[in-house]
Amino acid sequence: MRNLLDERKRKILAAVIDAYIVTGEPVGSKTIASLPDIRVSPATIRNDMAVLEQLGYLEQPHTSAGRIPTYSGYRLYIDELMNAKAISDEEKRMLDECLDIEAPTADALIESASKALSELTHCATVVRNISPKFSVITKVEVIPTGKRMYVLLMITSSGNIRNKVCRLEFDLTNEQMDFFSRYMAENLQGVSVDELSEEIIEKLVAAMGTYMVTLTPLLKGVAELAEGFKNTEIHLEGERNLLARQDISGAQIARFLENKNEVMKNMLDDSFGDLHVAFGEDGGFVIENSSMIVSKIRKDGKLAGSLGVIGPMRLDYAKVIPYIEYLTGRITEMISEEDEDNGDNEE
Amino acid sequence: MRNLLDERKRKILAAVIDAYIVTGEPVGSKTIASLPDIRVSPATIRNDMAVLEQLGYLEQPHTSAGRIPTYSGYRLYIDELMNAKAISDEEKRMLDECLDIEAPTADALIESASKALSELTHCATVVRNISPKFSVITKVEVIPTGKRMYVLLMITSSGNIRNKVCRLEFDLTNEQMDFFSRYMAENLQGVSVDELSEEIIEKLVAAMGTYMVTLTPLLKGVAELAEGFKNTEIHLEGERNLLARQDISGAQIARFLENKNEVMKNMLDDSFGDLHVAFGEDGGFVIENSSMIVSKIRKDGKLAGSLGVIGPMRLDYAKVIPYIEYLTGRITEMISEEDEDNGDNEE
DNA sequence: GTTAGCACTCTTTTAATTCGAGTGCTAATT
DNA sequence: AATTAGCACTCGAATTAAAAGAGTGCTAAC
Repeated sequence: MRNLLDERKRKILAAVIDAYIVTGEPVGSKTIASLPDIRVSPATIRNDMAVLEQLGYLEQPHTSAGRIPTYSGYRLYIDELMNAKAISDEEKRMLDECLDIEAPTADALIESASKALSELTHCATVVRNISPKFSVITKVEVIPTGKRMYVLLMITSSGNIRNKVCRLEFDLTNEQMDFFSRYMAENLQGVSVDELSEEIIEKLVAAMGTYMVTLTPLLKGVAELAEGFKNTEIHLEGERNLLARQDISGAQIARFLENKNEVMKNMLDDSFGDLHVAFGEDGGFVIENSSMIVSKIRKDGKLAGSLGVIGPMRLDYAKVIPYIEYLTGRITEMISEEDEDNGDNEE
Repeated sequence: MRNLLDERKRKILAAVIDAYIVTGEPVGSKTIASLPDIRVSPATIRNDMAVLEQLGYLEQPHTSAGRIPTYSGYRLYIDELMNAKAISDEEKRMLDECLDIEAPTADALIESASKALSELTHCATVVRNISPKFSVITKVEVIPTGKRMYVLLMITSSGNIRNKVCRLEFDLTNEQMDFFSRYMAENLQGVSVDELSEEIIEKLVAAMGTYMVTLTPLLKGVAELAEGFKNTEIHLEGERNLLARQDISGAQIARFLENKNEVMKNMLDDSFGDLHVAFGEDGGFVIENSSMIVSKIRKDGKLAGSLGVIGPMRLDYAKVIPYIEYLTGRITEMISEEDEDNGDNEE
């Protein structure tokens, strides 16, 4: 049996997808035949396209129309057929400029990349901030702000900070507050946010002795703060680029916004490589006519965050994918550099 | 000259708008004539409707269609014609339950109202949080979080808290940090966020003496934090209810999202009463086929915040407006109660 | 002042027709 | 054996025509 997908068929498939990405119209055999590096007649192309359709890479909207790519078609195109446009030095410079190297936290850095990507691709972008796995608690503080009102503060080594306003039943004495600060410093400082479980909190509550009654609500607050750190939220940038699209309904966008955390979780499954592309309903991604490209950001080999775009199926993958890869690559470099930096100087 | 808008015409106008709000279709004379409390023939109604059209309250999409309300028509309807459905005791109870009376800050309270309103009306709601005019700075702190990294913290008397991560050129000595804390406490504690201008900051910088060089960046950060408090952001709740609408384009929504701060500012102009309704492009409000209802929340008679909804022109005004008025009324009560509370106990 | 009657207007719907792009197949060509 | 020209065929899109229907404005009668 001969090779089902010889060089010419691959070329034709690539050409069909290239054309479809540009025009959005079904592509006919004539259009392909007129391309300079295709040297066969429309009839031959028709035969090949029929085969490509049987193999599931192309489909016809109706009997007498040209072909459009199927999901499998796009998949093959992205994996093997398209020739990714290498990033020029000039583009590199531009992308580097967009990255906020002065950013005080890794999260701010990744957000700047997200903004840049959104503007350059005219797509919405999604960011998953740097995972709390890599940060430990630096400080937990309680600050009185009014009658029976206290602000709880939790700061991590990565510079992230969260707060929560607590209303207590009683006012705290200075002594109680001092105890709390000391207690937190002794027991939580240096603890990974990731490790801070309910159990640890309960143990701490139990071991508080006479302070238990008054300070338990604060500990509850601490637990909530830690929880907040763990649930790294997904953030959407350039929402306008989604809203402006005519080919998707607002309801789809709304559904995506509500499920974006879970969608992102699916996209970051270990079984995928560092770059993963999903279409339409792949793995719970649900915006019709759309594709989502997500690249992982690693630190010490472990998943630390991610950056991606959501755009139409007809996306200029050959341009966008290199952009994403370059940006996430740079970020990965920068956040590991940072680490060295800290390591060198703190010891 | 006879009264241009006699009782019957007003009744007919109200009936047309009532019907249009329900069906969304142009309303004809027959439909109106069939209503129980209209005792005249279609022909009479046609005559009246022609007058109402000349007066600018109704219009015809085309020659042989029924009438639909114009902006002026809606305006008159809302101001004078509709019979606002009084809120039943049961509804009051339900609304009260939705309000988070345990909310630690006024902002959290108003957010809870916004959520409830969004769900009850199936519209998007907009909130403008409680103005910083009513809060003073309680605390400014700097907390080291890593090499040359510091978190600046600003807390206000209303329990609001903002932070900013600063990366400095040098590490601070304990002495420098102590000075900063003391300096901030002495000079900024009790200062209204509103009053904290560039000038004050500059004066503080100038008066810092030997600490000037090292601490100026922190002061800059303080200024930025204060700025952040002043620019009370507008927050949209129930965005899905906007997205799900078929009669507006995503581009319109995007434009609104980008301009929402300014739109809200226009809506809160002093020349309007406490409740203001804008249509389509009134005063810079730009979503087609939509109306925006905003009610002011006051404290000591001064504008403190606001709550509103954005829905279709065909909104059930008679139901929604009382809801908004009730909620903002309750909030107004609650935040002034709070004040008394504080006043009583702090003296 | 109100109303019945009616001609008129203009959109919506439906159907019929045409047009054209693109295909698949067959037979000829290389 | 692979490629290609030629051609009949399919099916959506665009065009046109006709009919239906809702609602009006006007006139004349009540």
